[in-house]
Amino acid sequence: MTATDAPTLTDDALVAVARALSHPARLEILRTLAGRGTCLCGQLVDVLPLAQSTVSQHLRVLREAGLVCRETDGPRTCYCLDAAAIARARAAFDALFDGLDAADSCCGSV
Amino acid sequence: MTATDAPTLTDDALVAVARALSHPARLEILRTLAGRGTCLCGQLVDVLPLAQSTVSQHLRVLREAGLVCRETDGPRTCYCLDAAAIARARAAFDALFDGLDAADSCCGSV
DNA sequence: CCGCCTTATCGTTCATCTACGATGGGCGAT
DNA sequence: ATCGCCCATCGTAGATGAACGATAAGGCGG
Repeated sequence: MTATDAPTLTDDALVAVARALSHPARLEILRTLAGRGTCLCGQLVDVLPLAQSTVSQHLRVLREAGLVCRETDGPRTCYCLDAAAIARARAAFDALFDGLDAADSCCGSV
Repeated sequence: MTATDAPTLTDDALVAVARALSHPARLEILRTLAGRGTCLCGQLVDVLPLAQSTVSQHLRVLREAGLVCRETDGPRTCYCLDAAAIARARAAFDALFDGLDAADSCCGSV
């Protein structure tokens, strides 16, 4: 986390991350990874009520969004969160919400 | 406003918000609303390279996610951000990322 | 009253997502 | 060498999303 890492993601990247977060199974995968620090694909399949191929596909989405990374460990694959990417994502959402907060809404919405 | 409003959104709501944020046009709409405070549908159509019906549909998605609200003003419709909902959404994302930060990843990811 | 302007909705088309089973490839064990 | 395990990918089917044009509803001005 040096000063060089971009404080905010590009818009496309933000959209990709938001999309990756927009499925309950993927949230569950992220939380499980956070809880265990690292997971084999099979463990995630065990936790989720989904077929192995479906879990693998969700993992691919998360990987392509940059939120998780995998590490081949012999015949198995170890997945884990990408802490730096997650920090960047959080910063990007924060920046987005900061920008949105700047306005005062017309509708009370208490 | 009572003690009943959850500080964090339910998981379904979080997914819905993430989904609403996962399209560039909808981000643009939110930012435009933030910049102007309030917008007629036509103004948004003017800003975006999309047909009126498409913009209206994006507005519907944002409305159903609870991020914006509309106010009928005679023959036109005024849209604006729902500041409270946005604050809730930000809190929910923050909580999510807090949970994810708890772990240390296996992959360096520098 | 009639037409105009503004917006929402309908219906359609094409693309993408989600889920599954089945197949294939890599590695360890027998 | 062969078998078995673990995982990724392929192919498919059904559902949803994104975009458009066309249409309808609602109120203002002439």
